[in-house]
Amino acid sequence: MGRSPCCDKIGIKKGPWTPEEDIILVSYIQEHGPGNWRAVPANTGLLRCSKSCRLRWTNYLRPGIKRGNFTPHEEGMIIHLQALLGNRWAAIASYLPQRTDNDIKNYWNTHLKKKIKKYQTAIDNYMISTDSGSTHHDIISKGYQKDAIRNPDLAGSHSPPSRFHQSPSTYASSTENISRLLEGWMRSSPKFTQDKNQRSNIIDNEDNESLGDQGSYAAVTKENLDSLISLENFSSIVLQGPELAQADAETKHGVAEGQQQPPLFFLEKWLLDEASGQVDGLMELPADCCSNPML
DNA sequence: AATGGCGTCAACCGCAGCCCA
DNA sequence: TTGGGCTGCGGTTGACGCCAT
Repeated sequence: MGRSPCCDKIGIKKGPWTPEEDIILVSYIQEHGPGNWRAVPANTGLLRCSKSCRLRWTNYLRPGIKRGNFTPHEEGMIIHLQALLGNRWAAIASYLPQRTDNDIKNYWNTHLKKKIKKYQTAIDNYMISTDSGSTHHDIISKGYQKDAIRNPDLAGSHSPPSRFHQSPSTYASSTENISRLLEGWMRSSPKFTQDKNQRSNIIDNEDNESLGDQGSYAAVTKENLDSLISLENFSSIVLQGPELAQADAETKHGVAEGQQQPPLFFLEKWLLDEASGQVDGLMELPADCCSNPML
């Protein structure tokens, strides 16, 4: 539609907010509630545009915002969700209610992107240095078996590491939320518009308030979702991109016979171990791989 | 002590979509 | 149906602080 910027007016202040401005804005919102941002500058006398007021509130002043370091669990969630949803920071932020989309976006751009790049470099080195012929399933399975020694929760299962299980209730609810978010994403892909029969296995999303005005996401089956959310598909998404990962999900078992995949459990462990200062979980990596400063 | 490079993050910009007259 | 107003979102910028030289 092409509108002129809202902040072009003469006399509109830009740049960092002062504490005085913050107080004025917070006081006004405490009295009138957030919303109707157009009226905020007019009613408060703030020399800011409505957009600037809204951003200041949503990204900084809003109650319940958690600031400071991201926990390993938050990092894992962001990586996982970014792989699933792409750069839809608002959607990702809906799973981390204490973090703003701006925060997550900044953290991704300044920390996680580099981490993943370094991780992939390490994996490349690893793949070059080994001709074991192990499939990615083999490697991940070995990783789980090894994990099981240290974490009995994993024993006897071929399931994602404990981080994905440590808060079952929250993760389960996230799974359902993701299903709704994913539908909009997948609907754009012809592959996912074909099977109308799966509508019978639809997740009811009528009572979901958390999406705000993300739009109404029609359903995706739990089966598809479980497939998409599995760690194996996570690896496909991270390393191949969402399109291939979707293809993986559709073929149920993801990786084709003989197609060698990097060991994703390394990433899992690395994310967890780095924060706690433990690196012993990477002992299976060859020396040249472990010589990477990030590993 | 000065300064240049780099990383971080708050804030801005511009586009897209929704709502309503 | 159309177009203007408003809000949400993602990409980008720029100020600031830290660190190495």
